[in-house]
Parts: sequence; C-alpha cells; structure tokens
Amino acid sequence: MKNVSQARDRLTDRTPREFFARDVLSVSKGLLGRTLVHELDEGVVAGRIVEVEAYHALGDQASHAARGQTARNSVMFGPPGYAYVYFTYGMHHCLNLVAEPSGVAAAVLIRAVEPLEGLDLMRSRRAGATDRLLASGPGRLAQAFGITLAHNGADLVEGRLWIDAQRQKVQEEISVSPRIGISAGVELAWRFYIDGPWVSRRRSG
DNA sequence: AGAATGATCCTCT
DNA sequence: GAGGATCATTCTC
Repeated sequence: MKNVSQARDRLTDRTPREFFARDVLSVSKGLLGRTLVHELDEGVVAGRIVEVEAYHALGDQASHAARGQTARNSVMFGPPGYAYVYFTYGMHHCLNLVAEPSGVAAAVLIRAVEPLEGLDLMRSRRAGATDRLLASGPGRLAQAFGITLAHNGADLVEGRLWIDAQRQKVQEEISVSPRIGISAGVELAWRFYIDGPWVSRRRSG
C-alpha cells in the first residue's frame, strides 16, 4: 500500500518528551496543528489536532486529579509524554496526553482532529457517521482512532501512538473558551481550538 | 438552534 | 449507590 508507506515516512518524526514536560497551557496550545498518529494492525490513522482542553490538579476543580490520586487518574501524576485514557458514560473513551513534570498532575484532553490518513479505517470504525463527525469530539475521536483503556499509560515516545513533531502552519487564530461538559471550573478558559468544520462545537452566534 | 433524554458501566464515596 | 471531561436522537421553540 503506497499511501500507507508514504504516511509512515512522513509521520515518524515524534514529538519528544521535553515538549510535554512544560506547563499544561503551553503544551495545549502547542499541540494545535500537530498530527496525532496511531498505528493499528489494520493500518495507520492520523489527524491534525484542532481542539484541546487543559486540566490541572491545582486550582482546577474540573480535573479528575483535583481530589488527589486514585487508581483511575494515577497516570496524570506520573511523567509527561504518556497517554491518560479514561472511560465514561458507560460507552466512551477519552484520550489525554500527560503534561508537566513528574508529580504535577496535568493533562491535555484531545477533543477533535481533522482526519488526514486512514479515512477508510476511521469510516469503518465510525459506521454511519459523516466524515465531518469522524473525530469531532473526544468520544468520537477515540472510537475512530481505536483508543481504549488498554492505551492508558501508553508511552507516546516509544509506542504505536504518538504526536508528530511537524506542526502544520496554524494560519487561523487560536480560539479560547471555557471547557465543555464540566460543572465546576467553568471560570477557566482552558479550551483551545482552531475554529472550523472539524471542532466539536463551533463558536456560538 | 437549543433543550431534553436514554444508553450503559467504570470509578469513587 | 450515584454520577460522569459524551453521543445520537428526539423534542420544543
């Protein structure tokens, strides 16, 4: 498959761990425009990150880590550059990338990507969805990319799931808003996105 | 364009 | 037991 091998060649430049070791807001904004890549047995899926949210244990009541370490959120307390995946509402998985140094619990929720590679694979995993809704929303994205609890704690620097280091030029301005689906912590404008057809929610108006 | 609702099960109190 | 960093569908303007 020529396209797949070309995709591999082009997407093997991994974002290093130092990128994730910075403050979670910088990591969040720095992820916009980069490509999320997952090597599945069936092929490669990849997409340009267009929507993220930051979560931090300190001063952020919306974070899973706000009330201390538990079995579920323990990956958030570990070193940066690992995947924190949780299962919610009885059917959805959500992918986060751990940020900040070890001991500081913080992560970036990947909420939406623009599909770039492996479109047919995503379509088969998201039967019935239009292309615009393939990976627009954290649950949809996880389904399209085949992310499950088995990926909790996965190393983004070594494994089959990573962020390509190449950053597509972010021509659009980065939009900022409160985070979605939370009750506490609404005062923090920690959702960052490149407005367009691929985000989970367009700007109201 | 919003609001409401059911699905469905892991995690924490 | 209760609730949840959601989604798809069905309502009510």
